[in-house]
Amino acid sequence: MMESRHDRVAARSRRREPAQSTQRKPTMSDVARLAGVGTMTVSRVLNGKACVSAETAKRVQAAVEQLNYRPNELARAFRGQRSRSIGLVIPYLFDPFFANCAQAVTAVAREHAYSVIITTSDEDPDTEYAAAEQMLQRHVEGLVVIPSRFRQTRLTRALFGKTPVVAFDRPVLDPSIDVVLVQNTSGTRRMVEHLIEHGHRRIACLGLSRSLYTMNARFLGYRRAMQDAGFKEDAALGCESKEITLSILKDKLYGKDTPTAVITFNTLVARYALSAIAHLGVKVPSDLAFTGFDDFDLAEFTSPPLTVVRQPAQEMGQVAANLLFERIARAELPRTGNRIVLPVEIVLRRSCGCKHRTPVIIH
Amino acid sequence: MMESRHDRVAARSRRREPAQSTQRKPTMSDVARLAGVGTMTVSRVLNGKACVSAETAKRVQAAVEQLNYRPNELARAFRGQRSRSIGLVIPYLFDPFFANCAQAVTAVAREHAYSVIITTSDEDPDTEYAAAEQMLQRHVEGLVVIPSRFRQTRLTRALFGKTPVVAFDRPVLDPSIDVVLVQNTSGTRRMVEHLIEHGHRRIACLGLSRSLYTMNARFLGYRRAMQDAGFKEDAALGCESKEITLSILKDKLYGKDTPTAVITFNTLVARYALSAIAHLGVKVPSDLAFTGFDDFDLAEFTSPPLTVVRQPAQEMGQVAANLLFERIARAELPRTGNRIVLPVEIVLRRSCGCKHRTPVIIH
DNA sequence: GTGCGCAACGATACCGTTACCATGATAGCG
DNA sequence: CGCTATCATGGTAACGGTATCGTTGCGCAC
Repeated sequence: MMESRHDRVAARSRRREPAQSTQRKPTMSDVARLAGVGTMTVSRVLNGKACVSAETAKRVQAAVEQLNYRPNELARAFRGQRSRSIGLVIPYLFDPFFANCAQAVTAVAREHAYSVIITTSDEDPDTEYAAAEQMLQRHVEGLVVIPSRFRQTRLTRALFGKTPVVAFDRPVLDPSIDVVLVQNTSGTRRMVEHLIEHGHRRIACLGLSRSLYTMNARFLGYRRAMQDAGFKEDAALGCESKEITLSILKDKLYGKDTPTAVITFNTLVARYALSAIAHLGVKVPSDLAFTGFDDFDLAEFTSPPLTVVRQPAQEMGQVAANLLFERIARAELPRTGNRIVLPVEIVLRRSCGCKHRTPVIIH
Repeated sequence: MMESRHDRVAARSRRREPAQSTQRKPTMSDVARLAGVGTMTVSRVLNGKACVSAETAKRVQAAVEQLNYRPNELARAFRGQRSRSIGLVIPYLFDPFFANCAQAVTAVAREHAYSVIITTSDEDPDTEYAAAEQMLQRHVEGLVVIPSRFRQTRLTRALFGKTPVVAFDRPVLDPSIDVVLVQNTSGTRRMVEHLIEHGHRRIACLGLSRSLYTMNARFLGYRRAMQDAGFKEDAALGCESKEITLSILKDKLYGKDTPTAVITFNTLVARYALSAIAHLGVKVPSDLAFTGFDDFDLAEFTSPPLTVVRQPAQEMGQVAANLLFERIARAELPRTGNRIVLPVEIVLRRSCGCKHRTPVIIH
């Protein structure tokens, strides 16, 4: 048996000898051999550690160049218990709002020379959970997440162990996890108050299920403003498709107590509503004032230009990522989760009834 | 010295003994010990290999559950030479077109249970190169890339070695790399021909630098259509900002030979141009017919609704990713790069002068 | 001359997993 | 009854880096 082991070793050795000539990627010991030093010296040179003479370093550098050696990050991460990567879990990428968030996170990660592993959850708690688990198995050093359904999310401290996590745009149940949000409630409230100042009393809101945190928060802002003014609520929170939204709006506009103004709670629903309004031949803002939550690039060029609550998508991603890297750098105490709330702006264009030629922004 | 080594080993052993009680993640040997088997058996059970008795498998499963054991993907990838991850390099994420591409790629990767490492290149060849290199160091099994500047890109077969790569939206110089594109030239040409059918003779085009492949290809389509009709070209390919675009359009519209129609080569430039047109008080389409390349969600609701060439962003990402996974699965021969060109559609709304109530789509 | 500190470098173990053998047990067969 | 085929399982050696510790050589103080 000793025999066969020897044979194997010899075979292996023979296979590895002409490392650089074949396809195999050169390893540190190839470099070390060529430079006539030990692997530790190579490692030290590559990591810029002291205690290496200038001459030796030069020889190692030369060998690295000659072999076109690149360290194996997988091995490095594995050995060093530091993967230099973070995870990003996000519902969708085709919503420009989420895409902007993601862009900001990747930009911050690049500054830190970290890789980003990205997954879209499709707003599904199970997909989200699986994604988070896979990332943990890959030993990401931290996670940035836009959690899906608030009450159903399975993301907890217990799952993550000591891996830092930052949730943004929406919170998680676990209060020990950092959260970055925007002023959903007060933003919506101020928008509705603006409509009230225009003289509207019958204001409808259109959104998606309240099981989405942002929808609920925005609805609460709407409710608050309406209650304070003593007006009756008129909410439709099931605008899941263009067709449904059309039928909802048709009912509202052809029924009694027809609303004179409307607020949509995200860009998707705004699009559905706009489509319905065009189809029904309703004039904005004379027949119906129109406002939305979340600004988008072409809001200025719709007819009429849309008045919206603008939320700082990129800033939110940036703040969340920075928070994460802070926690990665300093694993110490503050176990209590931060809760950062970013301000929104009201962008007054003309769909609300304002006459401004150019947008007016209220902070 | 033998002494001290023994001490170390003993200390380590002591440290590891109460593995599950402390913070440390359980490893395969923890599971093996608890189940009273060897690590190989655990490995076999986890990978669903045969040659394990049902009863032993059950015991191992129980131990896995009890310790809440999850395999270390880093170690697995390192050992097995398969990282089960791919890289995605993309210019930006805040452009919805690119975001859609990215979404499609992540979706395909999820089907294959692969992770996606994402980087934005900001259209910078150096950033792009660094990103690709970092991903290779992480031993991704393949790369999907939207290359930046055509002529300046440093992405070559030599860099990638035997790691498969698929470029999409734009090609790379190296012809051995797979490419997925859309009909940039013929799409633009047909769009311009449509404007000509409307009776326009002086048609301007607005875009970015021809160093971007798509810009050049679209410009060539424009040129072809104009030449075939015997009309004079009127191109402005430096619309890098809102201000520049405004001054360009002002010059054109207040000069002689004022264009009666315009085509923009991407959504960004369309936005700049729309802004300028609004500022100058020009009426679309009566004063100036307006068309663009690349559709977007709210194109239907601008005033007037925009006529555009629609490119299949998601399909392109999907095709590219599928191509990559095919190459990953079968590393065999066809060394020659594929070149897939996806068809575009012309979406006729009203900015071109058409009177359609609802969009008409031409394939 | 002796002892000591320090710079430069190498040998070795180890990170957690799996490929590759080896082994023992059991069964089938002439 | 021996001999082989098969199954279930375990030991061991990698994968490619880095932490730890050890060794060597040299300068310097006493």
